[in-house]
Order: sequence, then structure tokens, then C-alpha cells
Amino acid sequence: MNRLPGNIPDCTFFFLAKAHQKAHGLLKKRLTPYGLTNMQHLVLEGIWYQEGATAAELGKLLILDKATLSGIIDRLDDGGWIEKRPDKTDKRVFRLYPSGKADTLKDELIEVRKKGNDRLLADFTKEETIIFKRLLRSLFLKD
Amino acid sequence: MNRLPGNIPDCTFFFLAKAHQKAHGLLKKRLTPYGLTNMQHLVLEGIWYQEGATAAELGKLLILDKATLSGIIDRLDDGGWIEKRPDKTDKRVFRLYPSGKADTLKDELIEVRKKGNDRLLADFTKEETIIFKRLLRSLFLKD
DNA sequence: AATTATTTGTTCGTACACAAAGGAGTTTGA
DNA sequence: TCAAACTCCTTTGTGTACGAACAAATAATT
Repeated sequence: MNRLPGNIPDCTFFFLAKAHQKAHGLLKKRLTPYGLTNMQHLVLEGIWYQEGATAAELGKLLILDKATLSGIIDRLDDGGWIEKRPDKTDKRVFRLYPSGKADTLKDELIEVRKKGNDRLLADFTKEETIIFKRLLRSLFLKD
Repeated sequence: MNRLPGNIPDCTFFFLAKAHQKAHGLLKKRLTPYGLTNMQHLVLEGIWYQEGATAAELGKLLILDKATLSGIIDRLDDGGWIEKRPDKTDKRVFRLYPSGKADTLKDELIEVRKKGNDRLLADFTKEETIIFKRLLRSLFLKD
């Protein structure tokens, strides 16, 4: 019988997908109790970071497709995490604000992500962590 | 105005998600002409690697949920890339084989992935590439 | 042999991801 | 000023992901 992942060809697409899968699962476990998905949490942090942002601005900030964002924002709204307020001047646009419920949990939710990060990288040395982040950044920021 | 991704907090979940997003897009562009998705290509390579594998075996090899795999295998079958043959002894199981069409394109399709890999890592030095892969592996193989 | 437990693959429900197309609103430019 | 061009957001369609529940088949226990 084959030792399983050891046999996988040396493919960065695969490694990246699986590392992401693992990280996603780790954070998911910690966010489920709050009734938030990973993406919802990310967008919520984006809104905390830029209160009153439009969907288009968030899309640029978080590198998210607007079609994807549309649904996430809907569900954040349905869950009572955010408020959509129409823009004063531009009728196409609404601006996004965290709800009271969101602000109450803000510090806790951000802490969950930070602790998750630490756990994810727990087996890396400081140097490895720094290199890893640098390489990931340069990958997705390219072009 | 904010410089966009520069403002993102130092979050490995985010970096990993975006690096994966980028890599996925890069490979997707190269596979679309063949009518294959990234996942379909991955599973097809898994089948080449282990002809006659069952869905459960592929799931272990590729670290894929069986529910996810079910749909991918269906579409590979619909597209004429693979054959599902019933197992001789176990009536629950079918075994997966590449089709003639798949074998005809095998070398070319594997080459597409390899070239994609090279392109993805084109800006990394040899040392960076090695470290990067090692860190990704140790991340998803943990536990 | 009969009961129980496990395994295999499917289906369902929810949530991304993104291409493509569409509707409404705003800006531009002749 | 008025139509073309552009922007913002939504909708639709396809394809992952994965937990949960299931039916069918097989294995393990008693």
C-alpha cells in the first residue's frame, strides 16, 4: 500500500490548495460557534478597517469578486452583523457599517483570528514564519 | 486613498487564501481550453497515478471529501475522460480508469501543469522554491 | 445465523468563486 | 444636452468544498 500524500508529485498548486484547505478548516472550527464563516469574518474585518466602505471598495481591499461579495454581504446583513446604508449622493451605492452586535464582539473575533494564525504557524520558527509570509505575499501581489 | 493590499493586517489565512486564488487562476486559464477544471485535472492525474483506484482511495490520496469527489468524478465521466467499472467482488465500489481520450492527452496535460508550476514560481530563487514547498507541505501534513 | 457496526458512494443544504449578462445610475464628450 | 461609456450592484449558471443523513453492501461480533 502506498503512503499516501508522500506519493503526490511535486506540485505547488496542490500544496497550496491543501495548505489553504487546512488553514481554512482550522479557522472555520473557531468561527462556527459565532455563526460566521471565514469569508464573512474577513469581510467584517474589512468593514471594521474601513467603516462606511462600499462593496466595490471592499472588493478591491480584499481582492474579492463583486459577485462573491454580494452574497457574503447579504448574509452578513441577514445575520445582523452589518448595516447597509444608502449613499447620500450616489443611488447605486450603499455604505457598510458594523452593527452593535458586531462591535460588541469585535475584540473577541479579531482575537480568534490572531490565535488561529498563531496555531497555524505554531511549528514554524520565527524565521520560517517571516519567509513564508513574504513568499506568499510576493506570490499573490505579483503582476 | 489607501494603498490597498498593503493595509491588510498580517494574516496568514488571508495570504494563503490569496496565493491559492492566484495560483488557481493561473492554472485555470491554461486548462480551460481543454474543457477541464483544476480539480478535474487533479483527479485525472490521480487516476493516471493509480489506475483502477476507487473513489475512496482517490479521496485519501488527494485529501478530498468523498462528497466533493462524487461530483468531480461524475463530470469527468460525462466529459469522457474516465471510465467507471464495477468492482468484481464489492458491489458498492467502482474502479476508475482513464479513457482513450485522456491517455491521448496525458503527456500534454501533465506538461501544462508543470509549466504552470514553473510560471507560478518564476520569480522565486531555487532556494526560495525549496523552502516554500517544504513549508507548505509541513503545514498541510501536520497532525 | 442473526444482529450490529463499518464502509462506499450518493444526495441535500449552505457557502464560496468567478464568468457573463443585465438593470439602474452617473459621468463624459461631442 | 443627450447619447455613449462607464460604474455599481445583482442575478444566473457551473463548479468546488464539506457536514449530515442515507441506502446498500460488507465485515465483525456474538
